[in-house]
Amino acid sequence: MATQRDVARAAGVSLAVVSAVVNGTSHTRMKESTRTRVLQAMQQLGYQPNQTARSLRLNQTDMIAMILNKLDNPVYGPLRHGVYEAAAEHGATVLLGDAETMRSGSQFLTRLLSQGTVDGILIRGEGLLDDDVMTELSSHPKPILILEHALDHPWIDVDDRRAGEIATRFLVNLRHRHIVFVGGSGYLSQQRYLGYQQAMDAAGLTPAPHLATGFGEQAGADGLRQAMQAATAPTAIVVNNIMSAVGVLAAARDLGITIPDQLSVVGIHDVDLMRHLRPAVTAVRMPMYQLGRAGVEALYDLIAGRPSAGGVITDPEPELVVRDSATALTRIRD
Amino acid sequence: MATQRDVARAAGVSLAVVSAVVNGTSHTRMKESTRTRVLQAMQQLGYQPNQTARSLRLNQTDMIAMILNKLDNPVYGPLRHGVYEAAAEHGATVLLGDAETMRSGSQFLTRLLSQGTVDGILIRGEGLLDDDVMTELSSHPKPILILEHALDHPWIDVDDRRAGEIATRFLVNLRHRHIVFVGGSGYLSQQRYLGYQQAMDAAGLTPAPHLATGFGEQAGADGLRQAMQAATAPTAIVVNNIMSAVGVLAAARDLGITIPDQLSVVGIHDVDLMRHLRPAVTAVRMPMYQLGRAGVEALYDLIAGRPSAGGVITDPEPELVVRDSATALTRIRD
DNA sequence: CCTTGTTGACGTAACGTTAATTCAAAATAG
DNA sequence: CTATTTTGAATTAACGTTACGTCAACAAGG
Repeated sequence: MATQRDVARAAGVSLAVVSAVVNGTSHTRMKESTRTRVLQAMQQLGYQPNQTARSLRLNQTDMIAMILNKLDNPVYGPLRHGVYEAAAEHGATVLLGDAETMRSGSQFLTRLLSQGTVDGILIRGEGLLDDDVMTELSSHPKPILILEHALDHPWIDVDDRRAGEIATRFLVNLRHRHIVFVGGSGYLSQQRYLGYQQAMDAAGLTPAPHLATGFGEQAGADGLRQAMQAATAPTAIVVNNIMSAVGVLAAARDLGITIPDQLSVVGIHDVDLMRHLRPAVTAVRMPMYQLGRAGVEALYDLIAGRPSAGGVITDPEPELVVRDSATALTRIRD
Repeated sequence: MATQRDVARAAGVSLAVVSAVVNGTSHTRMKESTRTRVLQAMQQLGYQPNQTARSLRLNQTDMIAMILNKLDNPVYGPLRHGVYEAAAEHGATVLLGDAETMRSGSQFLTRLLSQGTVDGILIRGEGLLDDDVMTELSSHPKPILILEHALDHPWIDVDDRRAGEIATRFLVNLRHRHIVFVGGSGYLSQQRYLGYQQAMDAAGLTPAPHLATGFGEQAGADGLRQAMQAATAPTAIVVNNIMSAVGVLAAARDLGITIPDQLSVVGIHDVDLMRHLRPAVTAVRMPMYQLGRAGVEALYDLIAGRPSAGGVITDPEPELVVRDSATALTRIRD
């Protein structure tokens, strides 16, 4: 690996000039002819700057970490995309971490944060950040931005409450009266339930209690079973988590309930998979790509010592994607 | 951030001793009492070694990259797990990259490889490595290991041919005679088709041509439609890609074909989702976790300059997970 | 008592950058 | 023609580690 010293020797100039050519520094000036001579030498020797040496000198690694709790959840696809793109615009690489590596005792975050491996960290907080972890995080020098959701840390969210409201209002407009909310535990689910409540209230309907069965396919199946045991069975449900929707569909099949004829289903978070299930699932698309971009920008605000522009992303708004799993109620039952 | 110099000052020893305590170097010896004094100083100052400085000095970053082509394909879950675990055992962090960042022109790999950001790279090759990329990669100094599949680079694979054979033989044993293989393009699909052929031949059946429609849900749907247009419709299909299986199920529903009564389906690669579809999909589980572990070990062989122990992973073998999407053919049609 | 070996440490030169400082030569001003 | 400014560059001190070489003090052996 050729170094700046080699280039300097080959071009017959000093180290400083090479560095100036590489960085476009204005402090050290040079003739255009010298510049091209250096450039040629770089080309010939195949010079590549050593990122490690740069990092040491500048105390900045041009790398940020993103920690997610279940990396293969497809909702993270667009989020990752947004983060990668925005990071690239800042000249940074993204170190993707799974929450499994993140238990309080683990060395992973400590290495990242204290050992100067990354310039900052994005964490998707849901179900991840207990008090232990939070205090450990707070004691580190590098900035941390929480994606959905933190109380006393800089954070940035998508509008989960609104998503719950949109899903519910859609079902209300389809003349459903008995709508239940199948959710999980945690803040996000709570927010979406709040939106559900709001839409129910606005329609003069009484919200059913929050059926908190957790996340994922099994949770969806459990939720549906519980919902169906109620005195008056619901004609529609709002499913908190998109992977839970898969479980809802499966449980419905197992219970002999046809969707959407006997039960309408709307999911929150839209992923490609929903298009390919049968029935194709009507879902609320969340601006996850924008969340990723905004997260990186806010993190770089923090890194630069600027006040962070956190908050709830309202542009674009959550958007309903209508497919086949929800239909108008024709037979009114009450 | 406290440095070794601060610790040395606090403990009243030289830099060399602190470094020796940190690394357990045997060259520089010290009294046990000195060691504990240094340790205490480290504790008090909250000393954390600076990874960047270490990297520069040692010319090794303790970081490896893994590049995948579609990061949210759930088949990568166990692969990632294996890679993370094995990497952790080597004291390394994993930098996860998506292939989108990898087009020939992109700076991503160049930065990683030439700028000394990582010690080595694992790449899942399928559909990714055209000749351009390969020659670009070869010109770099850090070792590269290809997961499924390369010709002139160190590589390591799971037994795709065997998976095709296992899936097909299972259907043959269920008395199916008209079995088609819905595949994609590329080496992996080809290998699995070879296994299909082999099982068909062994049963004295004539293999159908390889229906190569690509990857993902849409490909599965397309494949099924094509298969059903044949003169004699198949009673069973082997689906190359697990996400394609979702598409097959959807297309079957759309075409009014019930699975498994009218059509048996076996997928290659098992993911959790398959359990939760209806019907639950019978699939061949591939040892992806082991592929990840073995990949890291082979990469570290390369990094250490040892001959790499690549090849096909045969332990464990691909394993059939029987669920509901395939059933015995009762009405023999020919 | 001198020699040799061992213990316990210290000094320092890298690793490849960046940027502050310095400085000679050329250009311009008075 | 001298004084001053500008141009074009060179020297060098960090950044935080690691590991090589050195060395004093003490112990053991002859």
